[in-house]
Amino acid sequence: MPIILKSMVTLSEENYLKAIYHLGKQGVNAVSTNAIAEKMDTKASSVTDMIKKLAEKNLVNYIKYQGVSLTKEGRLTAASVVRKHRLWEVFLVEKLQFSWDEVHEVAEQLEHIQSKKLVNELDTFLEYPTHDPHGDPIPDKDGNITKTDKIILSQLQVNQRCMCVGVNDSSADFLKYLDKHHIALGTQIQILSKEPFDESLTIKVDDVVINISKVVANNIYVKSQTL
Amino acid sequence: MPIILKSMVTLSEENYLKAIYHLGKQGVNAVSTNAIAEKMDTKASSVTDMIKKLAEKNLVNYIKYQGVSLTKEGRLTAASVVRKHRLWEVFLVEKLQFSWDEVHEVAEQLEHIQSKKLVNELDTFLEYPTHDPHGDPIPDKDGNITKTDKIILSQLQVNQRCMCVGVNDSSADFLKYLDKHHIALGTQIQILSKEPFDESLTIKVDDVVINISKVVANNIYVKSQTL
DNA sequence: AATTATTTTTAGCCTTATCTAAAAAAATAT
DNA sequence: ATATTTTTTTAGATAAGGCTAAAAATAATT
Repeated sequence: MPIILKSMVTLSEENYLKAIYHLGKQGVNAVSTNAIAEKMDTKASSVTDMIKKLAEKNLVNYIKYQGVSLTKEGRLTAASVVRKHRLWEVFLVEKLQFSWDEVHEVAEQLEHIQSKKLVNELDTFLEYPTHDPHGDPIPDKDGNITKTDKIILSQLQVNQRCMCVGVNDSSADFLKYLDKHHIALGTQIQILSKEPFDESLTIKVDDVVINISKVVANNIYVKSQTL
Repeated sequence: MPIILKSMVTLSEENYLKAIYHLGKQGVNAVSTNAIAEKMDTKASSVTDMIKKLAEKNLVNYIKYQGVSLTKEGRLTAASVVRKHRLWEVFLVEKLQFSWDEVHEVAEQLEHIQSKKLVNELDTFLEYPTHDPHGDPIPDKDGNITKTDKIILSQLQVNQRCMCVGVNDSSADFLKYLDKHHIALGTQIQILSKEPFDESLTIKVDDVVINISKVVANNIYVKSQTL
């Protein structure tokens, strides 16, 4: 029986796998070199180099000029990194006094800590959370996520009620905007009217009426309360 | 007024500073290249290269062929890494279910996470611990440690009573040995006799009489109970 | 004091991950 | 169908951190 050594994955490789994982979840079959380069804020030539290395390690399927997709092993590795990232985000918000716009940068570092026991114990300590502070699902040990049926706020009809369950943009600027208007996970929102010209929405948040742009409405995930 | 940019210190540089910090605490003025190489499990030539870089950044004082010592800035950087290492060790033992022989490896990774807020909040969350699970002192924000008067168990006289307050060797093997004999921080120990031939000790630990070698006795720190 | 041994430094090479510039392939437009 | 644009890959360079082997400096011995 051959000894299978789980090949070492470097920090940089983990980041590439994570980028491909996120880009691939948009229902795309193969992810393009340029898309990865843009996401990673690097050059296409660097991406090609790394892709070759990942293909060599059987973490991605790669055909020249045709983009990449994750192998089963690559997907599991990426999911493990995402799992750690989101668990740490929960830790930072729930146990330390971080707000949801402060966690990303630190979680980007913590997600690379290697220790199975650490992840398992952290999961237990946090009482097995299923979602991170932005409403994103936390993959389980096998990389599976229970996807919830969330829709984009801008797709709701006038007069519908809903609850905020996530955000599509987790940038600090956007999250601070939401804080300013008292929109958080669990907040009740009602669509009062939609402006035909710019598709901005007038909504009611906790009895306060505010106006939000289409861009904002496109980045808030909600669960419809009435159908 | 000039803007002072706190120069970036890489992970590798942090590890070298930490090694010099620990080696320098033995009352030695300058730390030798070979000593660093041995501690870091690397070659002397690599150490020389790194030392030059650290000297360039004003983190160490370096005179060719005469070893290195930390500058004020270098010592503060090293102390900050040690502070993080020991705080994380407390976290792992107190909050997650790690035992004291399991924390080192993970803390070696966690000590490099960069976030002032994280360290401060962790410190608060842990209720400002002063010592790590091995009894080593945790430097404060300014790198200061309150040194306690501990002595090595082997230096006690026969019949003296004492309390275990730390260990000199934090290897997993040694810590497991202590676990096996129910010696932990706070454990009461009484010296019953000392064998002249090999300087082994017969001691009483919680009403159990055991024999420990000189090597073991040299690696247990205690606080004398009677004088 | 001169020789030997040890320590430290230098010089040159390797790997990883990045870059720029140029070449090749694929996609798009005329 | 050919020409043009865009995307992707290749080739060659660079910086960080490490190595080996050789040279230089210091320490130890006779």
